[in-house]
Formats: sequence, C-alpha cells, structure tokens
Amino acid sequence: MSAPARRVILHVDMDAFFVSVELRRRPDLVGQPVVVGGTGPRGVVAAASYEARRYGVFSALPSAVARRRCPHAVFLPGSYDLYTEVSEQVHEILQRYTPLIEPLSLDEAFLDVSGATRLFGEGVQIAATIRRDVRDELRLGCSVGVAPNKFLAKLASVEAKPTATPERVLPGPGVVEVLPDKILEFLHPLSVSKLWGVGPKTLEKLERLGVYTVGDLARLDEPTVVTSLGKASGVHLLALANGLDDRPVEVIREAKSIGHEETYPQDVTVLADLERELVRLSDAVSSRLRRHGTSARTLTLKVRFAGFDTVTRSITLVSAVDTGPELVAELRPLLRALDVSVGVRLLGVSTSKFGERAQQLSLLDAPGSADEPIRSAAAIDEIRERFGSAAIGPASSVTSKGLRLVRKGSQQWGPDQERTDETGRAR
DNA sequence: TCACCAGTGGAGGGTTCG
DNA sequence: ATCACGAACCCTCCACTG
Repeated sequence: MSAPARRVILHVDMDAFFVSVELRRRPDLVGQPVVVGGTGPRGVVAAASYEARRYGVFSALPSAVARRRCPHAVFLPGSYDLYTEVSEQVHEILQRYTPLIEPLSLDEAFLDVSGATRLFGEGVQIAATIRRDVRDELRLGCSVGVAPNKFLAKLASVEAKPTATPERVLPGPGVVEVLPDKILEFLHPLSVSKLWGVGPKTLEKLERLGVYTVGDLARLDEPTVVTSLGKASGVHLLALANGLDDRPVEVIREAKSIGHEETYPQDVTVLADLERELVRLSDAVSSRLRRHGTSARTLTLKVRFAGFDTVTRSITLVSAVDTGPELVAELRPLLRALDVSVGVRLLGVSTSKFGERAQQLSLLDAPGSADEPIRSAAAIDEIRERFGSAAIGPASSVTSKGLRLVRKGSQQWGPDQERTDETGRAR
C-alpha cells in the first residue's frame, strides 16, 4: 500500500564509558591514561581513556600487554554495579525522546525517533539535545550517529567519536548524520571490515575475492558472496553493502541463552576441583534461570584447556530443568568424559531452549518426592534475595581444605591476582 | 531393498560483537 | 607473546522420519 515512512534512527554510544564514570570520582586522573579492566595476569582491558589509546591500548587487549605498552597508565579494577546504575540514568534521558530504545550494551543504544521529530526536531537536533543532557546532568560524553537505519547509524556514530593518534587526542564532531541521498557515497569508500559482521575470518575470505572496500563488495553478485560466506551471512552482508538494513529497533529482546563461565587464575588439573566448580556454576546459572521465571532444555558445558583450545559438550533434555542439582546431574557425566589432565583454564555452563518446566503429572507427588528440589531452590532464592547472593553457596564450593576455590562476587574481566597461594599451596 | 529427498532437530564448532 | 565474559547467530554433520 503506502510506502514505508522514512525512518530516523539514532545510535548513541558513550565515550570511554567505564573510564569516564571512574573519572567523575577521580578528577585527579582527567587527562591521564586510565584503564579499567581485569588486573590479574589473565585479565583484559574493558575500557581505556583516549590518552591510553594513544599508546595502543584498547578494550579486549590483554592487561599484561596494556601494561607493557603504557606502563604509566592508571589501572582500575572497575565497578560493574555502578556502571549499570549510570547506564540506567542514561536510559532515563533517552526515554524523554522516544520509548523505542534498544539497548545494545551498558554504553550503547539504538533509538527510533521517526515519530518524535515533530515534537523534538530533526534527528541531528535530537542527537545534539541528548548529548547536552548527558553532559549537563551526568557529566559524561557520548557520540551519536543519525541515519535511516541501525547499521548506518552505528557507522555514523563511529565517525562522530574522538580519535587518538600517537601525538594527541582529537575531539570528534559528536553528531554525524548519513543523509538518505548520500548513503552510498558515505558507505562505499569504507573498509569492508567496518561492516557489522565482518571480523578477521570473514575479512580474509573477502580479501581472497579481491574485496577491500564496501563498494567492492556491493559490486559482487549474490551467488559469489553466498558461495564464499554461506547463505545467511552472504545475503545479509550484501544488503548492508548496499546500505539496506530493515531490522527494527527492538525494545524487548527475549534472552535465548543464560550462562556463566570463569577463567581460573591457574589451570585446574584435578577433576574433583572441576566438579566442585561445576556445582558452583550450575548453582549460579540455575538461580538466574529461576529469577527469569524460566527453565532450560539444552545444557552446555564449555571447557577451555591450557593450550587455549576449547570444546563444548551439550545435552538436550525432554523436559526443562531449573535447579543446580539437575544441571549438575546432566553435566557431570559430560565433564567426566573429558581428559582434563592437561589442565583447564576456563569452565562454563550455559543453558538454552527455554520452556516451561514439565508439570508433575503423577498423582503420587507426596512431599519429599519429585518436586522437592524445586521448593528448596525457591527457598534458597528467597534467602539470597534478603541477605545477598553471598549468603548461600553449595557446601561443595568449599574445598576439603576449607578454602573457597574462587572469590565471591563477579568476575567480569578475568581473574584477579591468584589467591590460592594464601595457604602456601599452589594448586 | 536401495537410493534419494525434504524437513527437523541435536551436537559440536566457529565467528562476531560489545 | 597473551588473550574475559556473555550472548547471538551461523555452519556442517548426522540421525531420524515419512
């Protein structure tokens, strides 16, 4: 019928978010290289100030490398709860301009402001207003991309950002718009690696086809691209290369998997220790499942060995489960089937294929029968709710030596300095 | 009985993103 | 010269069904 209305999409991206939040309470560090992230030898950088970026420090870089590149940088461990809180404050500001917000992470969001322009002005005007609000009210900087679709808005926000060269930090324009009639002009000169979905592996494949820029890709025919990249990825990337992206801004995205994984300060070689860790992880994941009011049919165990090679082992059940013991019962055999003698650096538990827990059909469900684990799990959840999540842990997460294998609390960017040697025993 | 086909779903691995 | 964590999505292989 009628042509689809032209969309106005914003991509809002906080500048060096975690670092900027820290600098609000450490004004003495403003202008210095500051790094937030894992502090241990196996940690990674979560965020780097633009001054640190001058030295080639960026997020996901191993902390050990970052230290070498920028020894005089200030390293901070990071406070995830605070970032979550500030992220919500940013979200509240965005809410003033549209309810159509799709958070991408703590520091990024898409906004569909197509219906807001009459009230608040054109896209760039809304973008500038948001930047002003965030700066004045939260003392934080952000960059905004404006475009007819999500993908172009994201590329535009990159152009809007400050840049760090070895010599200095250059402020960015803050807001960049890609006008509908300038799309290909903007897009085609860009390196194909800027496309959303083109990582190192895909880039290699594309370069084998002689593709270096987005324009090069746009000139290829679909069969060629599909043969090289597969059906789904090929079709999608080709559309992007032509500036086409009709994915809507999705306010609510249902989680499709819930999991938890941890890297250990030292490789674990003792199966019994890993089984204890399995109990801990299963307990944590099942608790989150219940908090989401769901249960899972597919359970996946992930093991990263000392040599960094990684395997997953999964099992799909007939009916969904949501308690720690149930997860452990299914996953332990999968763990035992692996040879862990080389050492394990990471263990993970993930759940997917969510569904309702199977109803108890039996007429014989006396107390102490099949639904008992459900009730005790609910009781544990209630205690955690009231006294904090550290209040209860499975008894088996305490080793025979009475030592917790891993600290409580979140392990967001890798293990801290190893602490098992407090006892004088490395192991 | 065999070969093939289409569809579905599980298992395992891989890639990408922030 | 080391490499986190959480999640989404994709691909390939395979078994099963009709």
